[in-house]
Amino acid sequence: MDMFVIQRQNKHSCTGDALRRSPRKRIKLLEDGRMMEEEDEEDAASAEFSHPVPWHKIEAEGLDCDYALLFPKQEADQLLKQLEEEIVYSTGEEATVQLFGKLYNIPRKQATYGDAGVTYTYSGVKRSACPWTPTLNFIRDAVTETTGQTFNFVLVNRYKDGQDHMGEHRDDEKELDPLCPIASVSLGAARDFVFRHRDTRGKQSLRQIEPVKLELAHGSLLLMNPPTNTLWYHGLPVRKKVLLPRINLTFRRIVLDSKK
DNA sequence: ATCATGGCAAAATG
DNA sequence: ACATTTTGCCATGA
Repeated sequence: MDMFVIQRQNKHSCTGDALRRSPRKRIKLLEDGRMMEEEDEEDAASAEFSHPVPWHKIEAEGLDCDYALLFPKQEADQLLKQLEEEIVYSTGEEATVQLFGKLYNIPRKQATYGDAGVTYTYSGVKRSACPWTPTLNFIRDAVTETTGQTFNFVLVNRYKDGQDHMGEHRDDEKELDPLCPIASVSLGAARDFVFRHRDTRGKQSLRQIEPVKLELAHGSLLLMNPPTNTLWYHGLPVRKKVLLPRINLTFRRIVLDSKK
């Protein structure tokens, strides 16, 4: 049985000054189903002294991640429910991949949202992102407030159960800002998540570096800091015992292509 | 022994 | 020029 070890953040070296306290806000659900944010009274007064997010630092050779619970369960439940109503996933050709001459359905559902004018390339086709939905916008703001990073794009992956998965890969598209961390928000069923160093893959790997495995919880935020994303692959393996859906949001910064 | 899981190979595309 | 993508098959282990 594999161990899923996460080191406790050293409180004296709070990762960074980039990382901030948890947004002390609550989601208020209006009668008509809309949401609004509500500041915690105590926040303004004791901002400097409020509890920092209990970040966990995850480190290995060339790997640098920060993990924290961003949303408490009740909020996370609410956000998941809203996303299940809002998100429109790709269908048809956009939901398939061709390899070895055959067409396969991608073993998950995908959608992309972002700022107006942001385009991304997926399997050779340039597309523009859908405009932010209220819930995505809310979550993006929460991530920005907590990390100090801004994002103009999000890839939504929905795994209907433990059969849905994603093979090991890197998010190293050229259009991504290589200096910007990728922020991964998880909602729904907890899933195992595996990092593997690029030099340990394949037949006779030149190096022996242990994979880094963790479980991504409901309401969690995983920050993948450079150069993690170039040196390490990550994947979401099949877990047949998982029966409930998970939605993952990976917030990125896409470099606006200079207009021609 | 059954089942879940991990590792690997299959080639067309950009 | 070279990395990528998923399924399926097989070995391993609980």
